[in-house]
Amino acid sequence: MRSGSDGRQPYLGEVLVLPSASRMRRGDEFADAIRRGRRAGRPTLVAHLKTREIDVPPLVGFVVSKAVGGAVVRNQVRRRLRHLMRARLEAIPQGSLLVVRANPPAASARSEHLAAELDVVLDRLLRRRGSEPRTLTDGRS
RNA sequence: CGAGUCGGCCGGGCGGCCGCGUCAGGAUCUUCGGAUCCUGCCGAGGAAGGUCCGGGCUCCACAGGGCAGGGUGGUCGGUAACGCCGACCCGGGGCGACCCGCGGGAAAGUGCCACAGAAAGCAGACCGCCCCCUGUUCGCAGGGGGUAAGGGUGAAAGGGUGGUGUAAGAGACCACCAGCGCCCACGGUGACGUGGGCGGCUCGGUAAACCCCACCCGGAGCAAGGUCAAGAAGGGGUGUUCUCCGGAACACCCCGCGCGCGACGUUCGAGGGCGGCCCGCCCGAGCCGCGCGGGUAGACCGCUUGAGGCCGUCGGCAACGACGGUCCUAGAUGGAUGGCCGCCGGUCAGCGACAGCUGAUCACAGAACCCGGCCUACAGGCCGACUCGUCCG
RNA sequence: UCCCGUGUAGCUCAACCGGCAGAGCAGCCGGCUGUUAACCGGCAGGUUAUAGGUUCGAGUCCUAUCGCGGGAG
Repeated sequence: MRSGSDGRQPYLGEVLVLPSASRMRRGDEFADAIRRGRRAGRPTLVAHLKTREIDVPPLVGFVVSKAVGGAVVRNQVRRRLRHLMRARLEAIPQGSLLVVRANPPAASARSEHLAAELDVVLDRLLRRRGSEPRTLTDGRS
């Protein structure tokens, strides 16, 4: 019901897109984005982006593993990332799948630091998209 | 004022902007399933945690008997129940308020008690002590017997002290004490306590070793389970009966993944069910076993009103119960309960003129079916009762 | 949600029925060699995960806690 993103409602991306509409929910979408999407990383987080040629709102998902910390810390990191992503949602192209994975240093990072690293990562992914889909082995392994 | 014991409670507050989830109302769109937007209410904890116990709830099972298995362990109460809680008893600790205790049985049986020691569970006798006999170089040696007071070992050596007694000794005998068993009286619901009498003189420890006794215990778990969709692990049709009209029971019929291997069987029974095993009972003709391949895992209900919270009165030492009033207070599902900022409040550091200023920081920790407990983590703070010591009145 | 296993020297593991905690590798010292490796001799290294308890005595038995690993749906 809520995942009825059949493109039936033509989405007019003018104002804020609610996170509920662009929330990634299915396991295959996560697997698709992580396995087949492009990747860019920083010490605190890693992002995977997979673009699709469908006219639906972009889907964003977060992965915070148990190595980051306890339940309280993981919730805090995920909520911060979600709020940060909300402001940057307009930059994501239609139909793409984005997964943001948090690394253990994200537990002790401040929000500004997380925001800066998220900007770097998104900028790297989106700029590369404009160019050529050549084999991309991003700098660090 | 100082030191301490016990119990209860809180665990940041206020405001602004922007968001998220459930529900309610409204608007727009709609392929009538729903989607989007606006407004409003509510939106993590004392431990939500560990998963150590006990229940509710759901499904499966339940003629009965026996044997295994697990748990609990002073008594009496409380409770839906408990391994929890309360009061009391016994033992131990503290000057005291108080605290701690897996606290049944070792004369039902079996096992074990290393090293040391003569001997570790039958009582016995290494060094000793004493008596008798023989020999004697008169120091003693050998043999037979009596002892357990003394020495030494050990965690533990078969009551302790004193006396009588004796060849030396010994509960052999006596007094007191400790301990055991039995009986009686009184108090107590009871564990038990107090007092008296009798007995033999004394009986090791270990049951968190096997075990015995008493009492208790079906299995799984909300990913339970149900409805719909889908589906090749089951589904459909017809008839009869019942019906709360949702459906249910019974009988009959039809269809029921592919390939390979194997076993048994069709009134002499394969196979299955009854928590495990046995007896026993029941169902019973292909719903058997193994391997490889193939298929599926979506939505909704369950889902939050409950052994519920608060206040008062009464009963009870208390745990708790009865009655009356009042309140409704999270329901997510890649998982909402948040992000940023201002003021105040703690804590720490620095400067200080002891008003204050500046900076840093905010304990443990996040519901997932729901309750009652236990245990564990926790910055800081508040309240009450009581004990001991000092000083003053 | 439910259920198992495990924790011993720096590492990998032993230790019977409760009775003095041990082996291999690694480490250090010495020897051998022109030097290193190998080899030979020796040495040190432990709160038996933590805290209580039972016992004369606990790595072992009991209870609780903590950590790690694994399994089922």
